[in-house]
Amino acid sequence: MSRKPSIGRSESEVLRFIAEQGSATVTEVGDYLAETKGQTRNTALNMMERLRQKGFLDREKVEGVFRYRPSTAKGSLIEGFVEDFVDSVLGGSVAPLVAYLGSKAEVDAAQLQALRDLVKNLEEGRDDS
Amino acid sequence: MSRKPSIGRSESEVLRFIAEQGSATVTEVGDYLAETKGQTRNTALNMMERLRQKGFLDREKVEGVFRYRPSTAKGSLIEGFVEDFVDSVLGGSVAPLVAYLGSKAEVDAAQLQALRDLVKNLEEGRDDS
DNA sequence: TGATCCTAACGACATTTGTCGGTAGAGGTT
DNA sequence: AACCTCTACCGACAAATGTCGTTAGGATCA
Repeated sequence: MSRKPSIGRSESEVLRFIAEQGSATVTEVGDYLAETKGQTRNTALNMMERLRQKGFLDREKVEGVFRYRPSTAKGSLIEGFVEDFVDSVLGGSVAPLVAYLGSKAEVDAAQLQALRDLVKNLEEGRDDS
Repeated sequence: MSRKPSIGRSESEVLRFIAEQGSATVTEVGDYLAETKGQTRNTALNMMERLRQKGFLDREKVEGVFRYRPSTAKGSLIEGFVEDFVDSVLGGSVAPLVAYLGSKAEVDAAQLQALRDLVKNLEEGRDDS
């Protein structure tokens, strides 16, 4: 497997935005960046191209303009980031995540339910190799 | 509040190492980096100094050598990183964290208990300030 | 058939990160 | 004193990131 290319903060933000939309054009991302951070279309384009070079995005021309989409399913993409973060920043420990959920996070009903299920699963299938 | 300085991957790894130890000297960190990544003492020193400039570390001379320690309590330090990550990479959504805990993470007994408590808290005090 | 607007490509540049090499002072050794 | 050995600093450098400006190819339409 090729070396996993790293990704910067702004890049990951762009990637996430695209992943959320499912796909996006440069203009769409550019508008988003312009609104949220006052950046230019070119910045968007450039980051998207870098992301493409790094293999995170694919693109195809639709009606004249390129439409970019994540090369990986949204779920595993994001999960990869989390995993990366846990490994490199947290040193593999998930304790800080749990702590964070407890103190800062706003957990909505759906998340709460997910957590309940999670706990239940953990309690039951406690026999992983 | 001053602009929150960013921090790179290697830097955060060093910072985490120090936080885990409570404190560390350049030599200690240097040895660690040498073992784990074959880097030199100077690299350690330099990152520690940058971390200090950014305000993440303090230091004081103890028996001739500088001993560095996190400027913030370990807990809030790490939590700050998580918060940062959630904001910038996940766009504020904690859903991926929950998903990650469910799929990838190895959650030990203590964490499981923490999760249980968390769920309970969320269920009860749905409205704490 | 130009003047206009998008969209896409290239290339450039300032910062930030990651890594070191070389220099220098403080203490011991001989 | 002349030497080692640590420890700390300074400065340097390449790569990665974040941001753009300029240029150029196509539509469009007055």
